[in-house]
Amino acid sequence: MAEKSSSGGGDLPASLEAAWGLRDRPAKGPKPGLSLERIVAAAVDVASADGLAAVSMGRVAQEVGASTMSLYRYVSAKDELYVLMQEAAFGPPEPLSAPEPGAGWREALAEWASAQRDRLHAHLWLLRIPVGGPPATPNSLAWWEQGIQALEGSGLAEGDKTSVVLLVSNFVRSEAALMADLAAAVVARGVSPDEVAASYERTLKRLVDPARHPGISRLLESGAMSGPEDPDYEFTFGLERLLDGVEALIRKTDGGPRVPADGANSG
Amino acid sequence: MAEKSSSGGGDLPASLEAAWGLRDRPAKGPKPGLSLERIVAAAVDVASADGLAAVSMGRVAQEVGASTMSLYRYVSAKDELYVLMQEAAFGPPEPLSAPEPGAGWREALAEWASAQRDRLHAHLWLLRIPVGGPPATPNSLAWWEQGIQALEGSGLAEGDKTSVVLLVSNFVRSEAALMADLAAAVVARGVSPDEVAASYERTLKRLVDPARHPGISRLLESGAMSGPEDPDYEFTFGLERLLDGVEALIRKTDGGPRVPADGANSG
DNA sequence: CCCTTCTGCGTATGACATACGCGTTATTGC
DNA sequence: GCAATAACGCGTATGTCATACGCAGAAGGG
Repeated sequence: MAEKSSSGGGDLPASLEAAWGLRDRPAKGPKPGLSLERIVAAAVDVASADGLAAVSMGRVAQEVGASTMSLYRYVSAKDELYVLMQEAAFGPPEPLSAPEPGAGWREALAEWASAQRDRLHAHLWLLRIPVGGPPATPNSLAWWEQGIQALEGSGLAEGDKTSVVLLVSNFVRSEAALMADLAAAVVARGVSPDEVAASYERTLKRLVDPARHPGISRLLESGAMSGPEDPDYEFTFGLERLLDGVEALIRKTDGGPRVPADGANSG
Repeated sequence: MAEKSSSGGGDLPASLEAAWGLRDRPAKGPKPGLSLERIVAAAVDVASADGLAAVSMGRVAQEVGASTMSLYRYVSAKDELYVLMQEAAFGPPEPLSAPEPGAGWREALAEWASAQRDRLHAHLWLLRIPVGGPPATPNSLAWWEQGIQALEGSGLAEGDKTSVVLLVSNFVRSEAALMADLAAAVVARGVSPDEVAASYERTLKRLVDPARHPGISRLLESGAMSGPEDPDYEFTFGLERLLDGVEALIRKTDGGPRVPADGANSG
């Protein structure tokens, strides 16, 4: 596992080096016929068209008009390609609309969450990429930063801001992953989303034992699953709960004395 | 994709049929030399020892003392094995300790979340298994049911109970996945967790531009990342926020008139 | 002008999931 | 009892994939 240190100082993981564009473009050999950008763009196209599973080194190479192995002159391993794809498809955040300090944190955070969700929905395959540790790519940092900005003036401690950002970000990913799975089921079965939902309800009705599962039975009988579900419902619901929870924390923090604000062991 | 309908009525997906034990054990041919249970147990052992990636049909077969292809007499595809592994490793929920109706929903839900988290931590590879649609296996339903039970008497609508359960469950998974990635990084680099954290902080300090990332810079300067992090911190923090959010919803619901909870889900 | 360094890429390796079919074994209908 | 039948275990084959290795040609640097 030798690290190629280039222009920077220490030893960044190879994929990070690539993501930050710190790669030494050596001036010695033949001119590269390809570029990282072209390769990543091709990979993103393949993923968008046929899903992440269709992204093989061979397929990407073909798409870009080169041989499989030539890609390895630009990318050290497939994982690195994944990181770059993620970075490219997610992109940098738009500037937040309302930077009012102190008051609008709730709207700002909601907007931030929605924007993140939009990116994920535009590229559902993003959710299939295994997460490789904490954020360290340019766009990841930019989104992180923007999340912290949204909480500026909320009175939260620095660490809590990041914890909140992490919490919301994870929520958005979870919800999007759920929708992605549902969408995958729809594609796989080749029927309409309503059909899939109805089929699921039917399956549940068969499997659920009213004695063993009174709660789920009540849910099924309540008809809450039968109506045409708003695809945004769970997102909106969850986000509101989350924001309410954050609001409670903020109230606790700047209302009371300067205490670590956990509440976990408050009794 | 022909479904093998067996004892039930309709057409369950093959993996579900297996998970519910509805497979017709035909009385015709030679006695099976293996059993689903043995195979799944072996697969779980492999995953626990060497990670999910080490679970190949060949490896499992070897572990169980049979040939690769013989496994396909018990399992229709690897995905089905995954479902069964999940089911086996996650297991059924313990009975909740305090079934006081109406009051103790917060403690009950917290206990439920912690129990779920414990299972995931005991088998971190569970988080690497791609989720295959909404829950429909016996243990999934049992956990779901228990989550609903925890909210019994909270006054929430049936649909909202499930939404809350989903929200909390997703949170637990997200947080556990984060820890799993961290643990994987620790194993991969062969150093201590503190070392990994310190290394991450160093990397961040190199990449973060104080002008472009004032919030993250402030975080780094605040030293919030330097201390020995309690591995439960993010879990406890997030769970408290979530529960506060649910509490707000409950107050809104049973305090006011019987209205759909808030302005978010007007559709 | 040659030597170093980088290029694209053909070939090879080793996993892996899984389709197919064969010989074998136990049960069932007669 | 006895064949017909249906499951069994499993060897073999196929196709896909990531990627190690090494070669031949190109482009600057001395």
